[in-house]
Amino acid sequence: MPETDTNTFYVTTPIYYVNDKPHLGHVYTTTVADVVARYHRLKGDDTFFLTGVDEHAAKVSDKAAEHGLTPQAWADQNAAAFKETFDKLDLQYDDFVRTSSDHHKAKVTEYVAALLKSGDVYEGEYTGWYDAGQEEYVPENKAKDNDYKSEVNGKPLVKKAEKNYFFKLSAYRDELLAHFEKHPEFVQPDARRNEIVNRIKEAQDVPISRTGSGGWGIPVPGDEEQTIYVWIDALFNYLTYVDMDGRRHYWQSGATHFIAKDILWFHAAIWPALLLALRKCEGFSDWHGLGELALPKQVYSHSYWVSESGEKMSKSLGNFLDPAAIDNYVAEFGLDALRYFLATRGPLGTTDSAFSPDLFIETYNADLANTFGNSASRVSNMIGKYFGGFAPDHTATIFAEIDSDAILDESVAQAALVVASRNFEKCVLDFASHAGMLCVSTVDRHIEQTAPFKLAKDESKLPEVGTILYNCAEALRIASVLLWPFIPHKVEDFWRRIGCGHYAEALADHGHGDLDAWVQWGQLKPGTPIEKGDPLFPRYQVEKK
RNA sequence: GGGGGCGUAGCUCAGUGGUUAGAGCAGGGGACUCAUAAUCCCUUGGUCGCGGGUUCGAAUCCUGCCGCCCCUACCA
Repeated sequence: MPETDTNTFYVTTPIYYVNDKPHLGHVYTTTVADVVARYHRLKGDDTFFLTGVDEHAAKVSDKAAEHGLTPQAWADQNAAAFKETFDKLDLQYDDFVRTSSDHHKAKVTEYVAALLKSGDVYEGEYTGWYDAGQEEYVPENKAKDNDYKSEVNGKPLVKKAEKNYFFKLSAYRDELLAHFEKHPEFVQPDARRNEIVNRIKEAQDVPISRTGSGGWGIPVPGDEEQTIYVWIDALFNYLTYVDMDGRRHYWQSGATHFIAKDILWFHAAIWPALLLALRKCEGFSDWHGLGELALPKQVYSHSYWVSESGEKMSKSLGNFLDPAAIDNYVAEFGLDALRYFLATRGPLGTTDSAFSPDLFIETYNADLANTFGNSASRVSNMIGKYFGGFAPDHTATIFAEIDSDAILDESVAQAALVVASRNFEKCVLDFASHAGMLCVSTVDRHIEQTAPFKLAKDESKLPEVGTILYNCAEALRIASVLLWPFIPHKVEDFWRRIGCGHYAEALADHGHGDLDAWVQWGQLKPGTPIEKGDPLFPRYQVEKK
């Protein structure tokens, strides 16, 4: 696939903690990544989209034991639930990470061994407040909050020291700060960068191993007593799954990591520092002949969906959208409506977003039913009525006076492409969708001002009507291409109705499009059968108070 | 306790020093009838959280307060 002039795009989601059930938060991040990945495939980029699950947590082996299963069997079961959720939503990831896979384990072992050899991972001693009842260390601030007593049984915590391996994060402060300086777009949104920069200045070495994992997890190379911490194990997934023949160029092109704001520190500080450290190791300064091991291009940290009353959706409050609730939305409104809402009304910025059923319906009716769906209906209906269902000729002149914001020609297509592209590149998805929607609104205004339905009553004016409707259909076709990443299934239906089914075929099964060619004005051939079909997005009737 | 962010029309949000603060949706009025009671035009609506300060001029910069959120070495 990679041609010399093909761009490469690599996008990831976090790998999800496998003991949780999939919920709205997981679906959201994965949907955002899918929309962006589809944009790149549409554009013709050699694209790789990775998601998956994080399995090596202590709770996984605990829970497995409770259920009388091996940790692996338990993990298999839960990983399948995530896969099923994502597959049902047609989120087209290119591979699905399992941290319990042999490949991942072997690669993590290789990386950590290299870091041990270079000295960036070293043996040290961790001292902290230990809760003997819970068999776990309590962070200093939490211990203090509870007056140095166990949160669970109230017994005093004890100072305990144990051997651990540490990563020399402190040695990479300057390099990290220099990287932030040189690449201001590394952490997005901008506002998030400050808190990380401040914290890097004070960064201490971090422990990266623990004991007593009962064989679940990846051992520290050369020290079977110690297991690599899950979060280090997990971070490496972004690299392990492309560290194989045929995929390494994805890593070198610079990854885009979508994450939620709570795990920004790991991704914006520890992860690049690990890579900087790895770069100095044998075999990574010229990684498989591809040059110095790359750093991620961008870490995009989004906020949370909250309930209507503004509370964080959480398990303990029992107010988050679980797979059943998500299924209900899909059943009622369709897959594309859910995607469109999540991607365009979601918390991509620094502020949390409320998941409100009213707002969902409002967005669905306003953008999908009344704008795109309705415009497609009126144009295809008139072509059916006045031209027997075939795209008309467009050589006649239009005599109506048209305002500048209602003109339909190649400049509209070009402007929409520019706006959509710029915003997709910056991951500003609401604005990216507006580009296509604006194109559709222009069609509605154009129809209003040229009134083809009036002209059609006079047979001598049919050629003019033909030009008007041809331009409308062309603008809708171009809008639909720009909207495909958001509402792929309905757009593909629409394409089949207007003789563009080959777009859908090209994009099927992780295929690639040709955005620049497809948004050229005048691609629709006169004489092409145009089918009206059922409404793409039937309006949702709301009971009025 | 420390660091960071947010608070703008009924709702969701743009807007980081400069004319009477904007958009979409909702509300009101009108037009049209090709269309999914859709669409198009016009329109109501804001002491920009509160108080001080800097400035010729602040939603925008500084400061105090109030409310909400994130991070603060291992539970993503």
